[in-house]
Amino acid sequence: MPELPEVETMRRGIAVIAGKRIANVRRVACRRRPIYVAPSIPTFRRRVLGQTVATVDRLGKRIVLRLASHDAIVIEPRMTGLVLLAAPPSTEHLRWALDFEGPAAKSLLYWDRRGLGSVRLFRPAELQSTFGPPALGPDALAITVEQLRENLGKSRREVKPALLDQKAVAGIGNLYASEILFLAGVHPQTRCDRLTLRQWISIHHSLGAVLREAIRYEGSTLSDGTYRNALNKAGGYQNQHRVYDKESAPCPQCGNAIERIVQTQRSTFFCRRCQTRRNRTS
DNA sequence: CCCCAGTCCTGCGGGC
DNA sequence: TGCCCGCAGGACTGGG
Repeated sequence: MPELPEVETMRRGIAVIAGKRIANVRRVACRRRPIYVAPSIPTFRRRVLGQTVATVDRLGKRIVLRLASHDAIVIEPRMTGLVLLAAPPSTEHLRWALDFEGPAAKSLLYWDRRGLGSVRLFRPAELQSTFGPPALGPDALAITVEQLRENLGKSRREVKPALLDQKAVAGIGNLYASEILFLAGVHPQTRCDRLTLRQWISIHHSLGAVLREAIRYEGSTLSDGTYRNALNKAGGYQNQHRVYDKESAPCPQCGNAIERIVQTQRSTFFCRRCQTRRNRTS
C-alpha cells in the first residue's frame, strides 16, 4: 500500500546513493517469480554499469533514479514493494539489487512480498511519455486548488474514488483518501461536480496537511507490517489515523461510530456526522 | 470520452 | 486444530 508518504520516506532513506557509481545490477531470490524487470537484465546491465546516480526523485508513487546518461531507473512498489539499504524483512522475497562502487557502499535492494511491483529502465523520451502529463497529474504536494478543480471539478464521479485517479492528482491512495476527506469534512460519496469552491479549498488544504503529517511520521505501517522505510523500520502514522480501518470505532471529533462503505470495490471509512455533502456551517 | 469491473499477486484472518 | 475462501488495493486492460 505504499502511497505518497511511504514512497517519499523510502526516497529520503535511499537519497544517499546520489553521486554513487553503479557496479552491478542483479536479480535475487530466484525461487520466487521475478518482478517485472525491463529491459532484460543483460541489457539493463549494459546500459547502467559505470553510470552515476545523479538524483533520487519521486514521481507519484514511484521512485526515480536519474542517471548521468539521462536514462532513469523507475521503481514502482505497488502494494508490497520496499526499497532498502539495510537487511530486508526476509530474504525470500528479495527480488532485485543494485550494487555500487566503493568498499563500504551498501547495495540498494528491492523487496516485494506479493511481487506486483516493477523495476524498469527508461530513456528520457519514454519517461516523459509514460509519466509526464497528461499520463500523470500534478504531484499531490505541489498541486494547486485551481488544478485540482480543473482536473476533477466537472467529473460526475464520487469524490473519494476520484482522488485515487493518478491522472488528476498523483500520489493519493486508498488509505489517505479517506483520511483527507475526513479532515476536509466532505462526504466521500459527494459527486465532484457538486462540490462547492469552499469544499475544494478544504479538500486541497487537507490533502497537503494529511500527506505532510504522514511524511513527518514516516508513513503508515498497517497491521500486516509490510511497509518499512529504507532501514527496515516501521512507520508511525498508523497511530494517527482518524478513520482508516476504524469501522465502529468512535469518531475522534464527535464520537459517532466510524462507518465503512465500498466505493469502486475499495473500502472507504468516514464519519456520517462530521462529513457532509454540503458546506459545514462551522 | 468517461468510468468501472476484472486482473495480477501473496499472506492473513474468519468461519466452519 | 486445520483447511479454505475472501479480502487487502497499487495500476493497467478491456469493454460498456
